[in-house]
Amino acid sequence: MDKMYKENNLSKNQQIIFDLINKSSEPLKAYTILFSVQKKGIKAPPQVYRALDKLVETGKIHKIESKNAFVACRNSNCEISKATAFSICESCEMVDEINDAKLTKYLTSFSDKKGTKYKRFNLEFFGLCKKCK
Amino acid sequence: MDKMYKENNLSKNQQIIFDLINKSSEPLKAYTILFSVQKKGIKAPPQVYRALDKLVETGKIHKIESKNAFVACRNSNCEISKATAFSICESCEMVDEINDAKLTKYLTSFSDKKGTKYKRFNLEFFGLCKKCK
DNA sequence: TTACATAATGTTATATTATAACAATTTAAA
DNA sequence: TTTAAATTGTTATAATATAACATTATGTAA
Ligand SMILES: [Zn+2]
Ligand SMILES: [Zn+2]
Ligand SMILES: [Zn+2]
Ligand SMILES: [Zn+2]
Repeated sequence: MDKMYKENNLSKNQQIIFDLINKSSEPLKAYTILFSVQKKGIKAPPQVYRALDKLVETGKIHKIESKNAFVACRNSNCEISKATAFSICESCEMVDEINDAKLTKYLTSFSDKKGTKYKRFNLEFFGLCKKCK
Repeated sequence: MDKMYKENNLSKNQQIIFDLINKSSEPLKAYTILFSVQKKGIKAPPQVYRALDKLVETGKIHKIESKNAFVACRNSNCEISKATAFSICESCEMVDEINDAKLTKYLTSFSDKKGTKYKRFNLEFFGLCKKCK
């Protein structure tokens, strides 16, 4: 069988699903993805969820927890999704990844009252985007 | 019919479900709650989800988005769940609400590169709790 | 090359989380 | 007391996610 899809580090299904999410201007849900890629031979939920899991693990995409939806990483710094922040419009579906060095530094070095530090965080801001204001 | 449950501002189902979550040392999932309150006459998912929605709306509980589970608010300041932060242990199921005035202030006043401010945020830190370290 | 281990895929079934829709009852308050 | 709003009860179903197992592809090292 052919195996020409491995010039980069993504497998066939991973690449198909990443391309779809990466082109999208909105967060995509797993079943929306599933319906979109059925013509490409990806027919069942586990195929989608496995690719999503791997892409999240490697930091190519992020899950927007409050929406159960996925966006491509727009931040070259967060390869492993250790420090993520998003702005989410409560009116339209828009989500933007926030890439703010000061914010990241502040939260990465944050320690709580017991002095505990954390190895990962996810921050979601909610409000109205420029268009919706 | 009796109506003696309304000394405070919670309805009967809301109070039953709040009490359960409030007593719990762990975040509770909706269907765990459902099974626990069936003896009290709450028999169907919508009854649970409606109570949860209301309790979240009024800030009595918070949803831990990464777990689809609910905890009682331990922070007298966040009546309406506008500014929430949690520490989540990746080993046991422990979740603590973080009540740090400086952090809250920093994030509440945060504005992104376009100068946009947000009216709400939710922050989840992940790491190992004291016990698991 | 061959053998082995690891990763990825395909497939069916099922588990888990959440909401729609509608009827009835309770509560607040005009 | 009558009206509106909130809450409850109920059945069905939608949406999200994983278990389990068989197969194929890929990378590595003898
Ligand atoms: Zn990113
Ligand atoms: Zn918007
Ligand atoms: Zn709180
Ligand atoms: Zn722990």
